[in-house]
Amino acid sequence: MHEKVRRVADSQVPEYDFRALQSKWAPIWAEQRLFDAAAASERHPERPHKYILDMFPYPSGDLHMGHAEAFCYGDIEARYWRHRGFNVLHPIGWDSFGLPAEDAAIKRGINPRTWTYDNIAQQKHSFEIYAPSFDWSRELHTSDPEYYRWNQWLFLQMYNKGLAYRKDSWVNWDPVDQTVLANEQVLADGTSERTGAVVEKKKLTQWYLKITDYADRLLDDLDQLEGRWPSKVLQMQRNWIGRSYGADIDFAVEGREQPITVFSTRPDTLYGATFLVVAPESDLAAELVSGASAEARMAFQAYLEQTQKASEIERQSAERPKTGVFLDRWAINPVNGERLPIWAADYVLADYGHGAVMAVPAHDQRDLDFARKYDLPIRVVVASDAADPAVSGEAVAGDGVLVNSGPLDGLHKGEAIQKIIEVLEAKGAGHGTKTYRIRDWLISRQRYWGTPIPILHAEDGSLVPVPEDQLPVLLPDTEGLDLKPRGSSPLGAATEWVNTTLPGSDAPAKRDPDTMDTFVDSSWYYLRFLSPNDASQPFSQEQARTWAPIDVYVGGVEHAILHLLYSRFITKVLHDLGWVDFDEPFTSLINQGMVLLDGSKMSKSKGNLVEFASELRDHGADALRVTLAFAGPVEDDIDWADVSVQGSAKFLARAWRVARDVSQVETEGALADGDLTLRRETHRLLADAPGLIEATKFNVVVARLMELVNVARKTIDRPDGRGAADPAVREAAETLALVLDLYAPYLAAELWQLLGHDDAVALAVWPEPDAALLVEDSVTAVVQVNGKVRARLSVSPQISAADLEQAARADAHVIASIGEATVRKVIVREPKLVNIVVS
RNA sequence: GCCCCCAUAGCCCAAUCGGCAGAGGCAGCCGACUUAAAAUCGGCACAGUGUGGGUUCGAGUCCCACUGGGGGCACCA
Repeated sequence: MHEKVRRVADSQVPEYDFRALQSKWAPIWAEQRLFDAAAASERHPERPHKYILDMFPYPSGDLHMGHAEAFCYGDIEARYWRHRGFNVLHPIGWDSFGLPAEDAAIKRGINPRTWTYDNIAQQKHSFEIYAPSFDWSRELHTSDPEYYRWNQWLFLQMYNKGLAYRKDSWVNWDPVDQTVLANEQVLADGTSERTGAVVEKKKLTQWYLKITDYADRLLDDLDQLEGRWPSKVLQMQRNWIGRSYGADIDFAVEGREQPITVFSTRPDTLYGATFLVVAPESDLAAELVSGASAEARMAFQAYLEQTQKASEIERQSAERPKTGVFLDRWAINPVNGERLPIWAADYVLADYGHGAVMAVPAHDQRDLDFARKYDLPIRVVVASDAADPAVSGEAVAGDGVLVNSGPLDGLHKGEAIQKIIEVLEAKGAGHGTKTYRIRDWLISRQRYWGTPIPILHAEDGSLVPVPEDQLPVLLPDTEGLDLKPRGSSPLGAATEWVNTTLPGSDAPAKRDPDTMDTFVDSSWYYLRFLSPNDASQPFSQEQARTWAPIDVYVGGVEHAILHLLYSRFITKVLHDLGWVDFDEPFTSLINQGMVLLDGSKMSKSKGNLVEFASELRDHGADALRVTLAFAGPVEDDIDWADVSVQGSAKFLARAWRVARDVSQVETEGALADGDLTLRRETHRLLADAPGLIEATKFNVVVARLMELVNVARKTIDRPDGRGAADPAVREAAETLALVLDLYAPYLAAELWQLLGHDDAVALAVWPEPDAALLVEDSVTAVVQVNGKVRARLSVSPQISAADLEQAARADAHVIASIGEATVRKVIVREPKLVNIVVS
């Protein structure tokens, strides 16, 4: 009879239903605007501030699982810091300029703006369900004139400082997108990061930002990010900047006024130099050979053509046999006056160092390969036990004592380098210096959907910046424009737009037809979030002092040397311009791993796709977020085949039932009389979770939540207890709601309400754990004999070392283990361990 | 070639300062409920930490070498 009544009662209470919760809470949240940072700051100006940011999405289609993961982690941080009593800024916007929009527009004959903003609407809708705790009042679009006018402003500040400039150079050309690319956008195999096409080299005049001026600071300041950024990213940036120390050495050239300067990391081997090599496509090579014999000129011309036919990929292969031509010119070694032949060879790169090297074949493998092929002299100047390089074909690159080197004889590498630099400086023939792998950032693009470069070209060819009060230079309408890429900017064809006059005069001028790399847009967007509607300046410096720099930045490792390097650079520029008082934008960085399926990257063409939209529809935001957070360490890849969204949903349902059970009874008695085991569990979670979250061990906190639910369930079901009426169960349920808010905001809100709260759980304050509940009554002490566990004693956590040792030695098992042996040493680590060393 | 990271149950993963290898989950097995199944609930089992050395009273944790996997840079003078 009793059984029957209960079953009827149960069936009247709805089961956990994520769809019902989502449709109940989403509109409430939209109304409440709980996460408005300005409002929070006004309510509690005394509170400390945290700026939590996810890399803003590029709106190509809907959100995908990678977004789901990153935004899950970012939201855990944002929600966590709010609970910890911080005012949190957690904005969202759209990286809405870029080539995919243009390509889609060309394919479908629609405006790139239409395509982009349709996608934004779709992603926004997904976000509304996924429910990250964004401050939507700060939403921005980089493709809005009110945003990109400040790109143009930034460009002009840099132009005025000489940090934005034009030069004619060999550039990376993407034959598919028909535009130039930055070095950072070319992959190690010589293909385009975006299109996968083999990148070509073209000589073009383009706009650059002078990131090389900041190379030292960009490299050295990485040290302050140690431990806060993934070490992988730090290493990648260090490699990319690639600083080498060495010396510039001037070689006089016969029949030429100017010397040739070469850079060498081994100036100590200068006495071993037997020839010079210049890059064939360099201006220097062309100039040198123009003063040579007709024969040499013809040979060089043929070689140059042959070189240029070789693709960049072929050229970069170290395996390739060395080739080159003698230029019929001679240089003079500044320290011993020797005549050195000058060659051109394509193993020397035009755009690294000075595009010329001194060849020391005995001590550099590349030079040795070349010397052996063309029968050039090889002279050993560093003594070693190794075989003669001329015979073995193996260059001897290491440290050693210098020989055949005049004043350097007998010195080691380090001393010799110092000495030779002194010698060169005294002669005015060189100096110690450093050089970098990183090149200036090529920012002009021959495409439509980006920020116009605010420069006018006067008829005489001079460059005139657009006055700041005339910004923004608006993109012309696409009406009548053919956006198809053909190697020059489509803006150039917008006649009315291109043709203008110089400021304050009738003199005709043409607008620069190129647009900026979209990485310019994203290099400072985090600052625009501070005052997104400010029409008078790029961002509020006052707001920057309150919120910036970013405390936690979340995004994919694919930006390790693109966005993250550019953004660091621009931040330093803004620092130098007096706009911000910090010079690193991202205090800490979380790189989420990838979401894989069956061990490989998901892709539509491979048919191994987990769709964000369908996961969201089938399992809901909470279960999806719990699954992503629980899958493992944040930086590890998640294989969707290894996780269980159903498992997460099961956990959420168990959590819900605990709160439901509490809500159906009156809580009885004082909290202090509540079930002690459960209370300890609750307070341990409150005590441990902050450290775990701050160490980004989000998965461990989920495990702890599961444990709390399990213990709460057991407490309710225990036949000798008060069931759900036990105040410890209510306490556990409330704690559950609070901590679950980091992972499952819908369920957390529902639990909080079920437990009788009218306020928002998202703004609830993290309670202090009760210290008395964190200490155990007794702990298990392990007694080892020679490292092997022989006994376990239950002792007080406050036990003294002497008491513990005494108890250990009194134990029968321990006495038996020691037997006749002599006790050599006793290690006591009260209250948990005793190790008795016997012989 | 140079540099970096990782390796713990069948699987995903935990393990403050070096101190009992196991928190959590997936899959599995047994049981309860059910006419049955699903769901739910209860329970069970499973590794000695990639290999070999070293330091230490004691090593998953520190050091060295190796193997396997992942990543970065690379004709950068």
